[in-house]
Amino acid sequence: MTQYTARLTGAVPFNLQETFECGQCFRWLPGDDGSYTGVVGRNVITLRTDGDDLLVAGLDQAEAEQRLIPYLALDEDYAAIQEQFRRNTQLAQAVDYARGIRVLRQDRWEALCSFIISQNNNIKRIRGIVETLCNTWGEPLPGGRSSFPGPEVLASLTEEDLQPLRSGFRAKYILDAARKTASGEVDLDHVASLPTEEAAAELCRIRGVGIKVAHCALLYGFHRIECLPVDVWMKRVMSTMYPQGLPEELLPYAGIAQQYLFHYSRSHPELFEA
DNA sequence: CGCCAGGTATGAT
DNA sequence: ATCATACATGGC
Repeated sequence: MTQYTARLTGAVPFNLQETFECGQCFRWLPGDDGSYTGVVGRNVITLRTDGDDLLVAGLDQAEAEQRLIPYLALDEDYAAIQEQFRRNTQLAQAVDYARGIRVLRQDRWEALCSFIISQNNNIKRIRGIVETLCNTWGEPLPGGRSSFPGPEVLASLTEEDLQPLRSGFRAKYILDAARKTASGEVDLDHVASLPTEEAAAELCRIRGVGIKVAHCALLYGFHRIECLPVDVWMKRVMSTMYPQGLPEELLPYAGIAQQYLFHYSRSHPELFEA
């Protein structure tokens, strides 16, 4: 029986399933009662909806507010963002399909590393590889979960060491990212201070990080909500819905628009045929 | 079995 | 600059 120890009030709009299963994160698992359990830093956290509130297990009230309000983007004005999005007919459909999506503020390194693994891969297998990565090199946490291993831990490994991960050609990319990040050759704090375009260029110095992975890392790990990752699904969306590109007034929130569109297109593949 | 997956690096036009 | 292809592995 889960003991909920904190409550976040007024989490609207917010939906756990839509937020955790829309493809932005890979480590939140559904319970049998509508709850979700995941790892934030060194904490195993369970969340459950109670009306307009979120019940939190794994943190006390002060920690929950301090850590989860930013993590869950509860400080972002989604009412205003959605109101803007609804003025666009195409986007309105996607928003109405999953009104409870929020783009999370994840850990920078975790987002970068996870989306390196994501390239030319399917989400089911990404989840498996990330979980194995954590269980093998992260620190054990309650409930059989593990922390996401820091770059300094992975930096000392070899491709051979990573073989059990079954990450294929991405292994060398993971190691290059770990080494450059751990050494400060690519300094994520510095990246965070750069203008978006320069930040992306800096991340692209890592082997296996191209513009799409860089934009994912920036959007999900640095909360640069103007970043628009374009993968195979978004290519279909853009060509069928926005052949002229996203309307200019949406560009400041392109990353969030992308999240609704990405989720909608994956759920309605027939609408976006080649 | 064959095609595809939240792409990128590399080498050829 | 733009375009094709290889890349590891496994889901479906």
